[in-house]
Amino acid sequence: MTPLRIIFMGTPDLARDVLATLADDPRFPVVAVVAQPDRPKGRDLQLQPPPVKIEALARGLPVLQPEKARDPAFLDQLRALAPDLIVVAAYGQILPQALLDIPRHGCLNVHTSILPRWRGAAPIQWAIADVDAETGVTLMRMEAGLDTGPVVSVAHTPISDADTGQTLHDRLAGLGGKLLVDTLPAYLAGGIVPRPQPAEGVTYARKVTKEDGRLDWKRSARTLAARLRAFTPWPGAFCHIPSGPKAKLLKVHAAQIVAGSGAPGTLLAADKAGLVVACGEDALCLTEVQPEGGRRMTAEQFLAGHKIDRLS
RNA sequence: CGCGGGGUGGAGCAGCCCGGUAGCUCGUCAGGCUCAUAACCUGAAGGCCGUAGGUUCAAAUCCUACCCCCGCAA
Repeated sequence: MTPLRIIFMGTPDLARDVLATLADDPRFPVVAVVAQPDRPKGRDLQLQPPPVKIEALARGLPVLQPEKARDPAFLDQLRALAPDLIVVAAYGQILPQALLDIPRHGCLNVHTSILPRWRGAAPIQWAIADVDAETGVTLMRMEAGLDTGPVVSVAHTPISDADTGQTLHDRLAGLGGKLLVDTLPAYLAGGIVPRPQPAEGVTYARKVTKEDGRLDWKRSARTLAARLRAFTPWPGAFCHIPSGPKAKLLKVHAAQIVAGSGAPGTLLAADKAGLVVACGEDALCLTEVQPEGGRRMTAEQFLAGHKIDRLS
C-alpha cells in the first residue's frame, strides 16, 4: 500500500495546534499545508504570516496560500499533490465542491463545537456567551454547506465559570488534535460511517465583531459576565467613561457578578474591591480595567486617578 | 510615512491651549488615637516633569528630533 498523502488546511492558532498534533504522528504524513495569505498586522501594519504557515515552515512542509480557495489554478495544484485526505481546521474560507471532491477519503473538518450547535465562524466564543454547560469538538466529513456534513466523531468538555475564549480555545485545540489522530485510523480503514447531523438543535455562531465587546449595562450582570469571558482576549469587553469633553474608552479585563441594583451604568460602589456597576439585573464588580492609552490595572489603581460616578 | 492616546516622587492621575514657587487620590516611614484595625488624626521622606537640542529674562508648559508604552485597525 502506498503511503498516505495528507494535506492540511488552516490558518490561526487553533489550526496550528491541530497541525502540530497531526504532523507529530508518523502514521499521518502531511505532504503540504494550505493557509490564508499573509495579512498586515501590528502597529506598523507589517505583513505577518499566519500561525499555521509558521508551523509548517518550521517543519519543512510546503505551504500554499491562495487568495481564493476556488481559484482553478490552485485546485490544479492540489490535484497535482494527489492527496488521499484533506484535513481542515479553521481555514477561514468556504471550500468549493470541486475541492472537496479531490481526495479519495474526502475532507475532514475539525470544528470546535458539538454540531449542529454553533455552526459557523466563532463557535468557541458563542458557546461561552450563551452560557452553555458544555461544548466540544466535532470531526466532520465536509459538504458544500456551512458545517453541515455528517459527523465522524465527537469529544466533549464542560465549560467552567472560569473559562474564557482563550482557555477554552486552548483546551479545544488540544482536544481537536487528539480526536483527529485517534479517529483517523478507523476512519481511513472504513470502520466509521459518518452519521448525518440531527435536524434539531441547529444554531449559528456568527463572526464576532468589535461591537460585541461593548458592555450594555441594560443587560443582566450574568449575561455581561458571560460575554466578557467569551470575548477574552478578543475583542475584549469595553465601556466608556463619560466624564470630560469626550467619552474615554475603558476596557474591562475582569469582573464578577455581585448583588446590587440601580439605574444601569450607575457606580454603586468604588473601592479596593472594584467598581460595582449597576446592570439590568444584579451588578458587575469590575476588578481589572484598562483606560484608553494606558496599561491594564487593578480597580484600586484606576480609582486613584479617576473620579467617576457612572459608566456608559 | 495607516489612525489615535500616553510617558509628571513607589502606583494611578491633574497641571500643558493662556510659559513664572510641583498639585490630587493612594502607598511608604514616623508619631498619635483606639480593646483593635485595612479606619481616623498629625507630621515626614521621596521628582533634574521620557531623552537630546532650540526659543525665552524664565520651559512640565511653546518648537524640533529621537526613544519607550498603549489602543484602533486584524
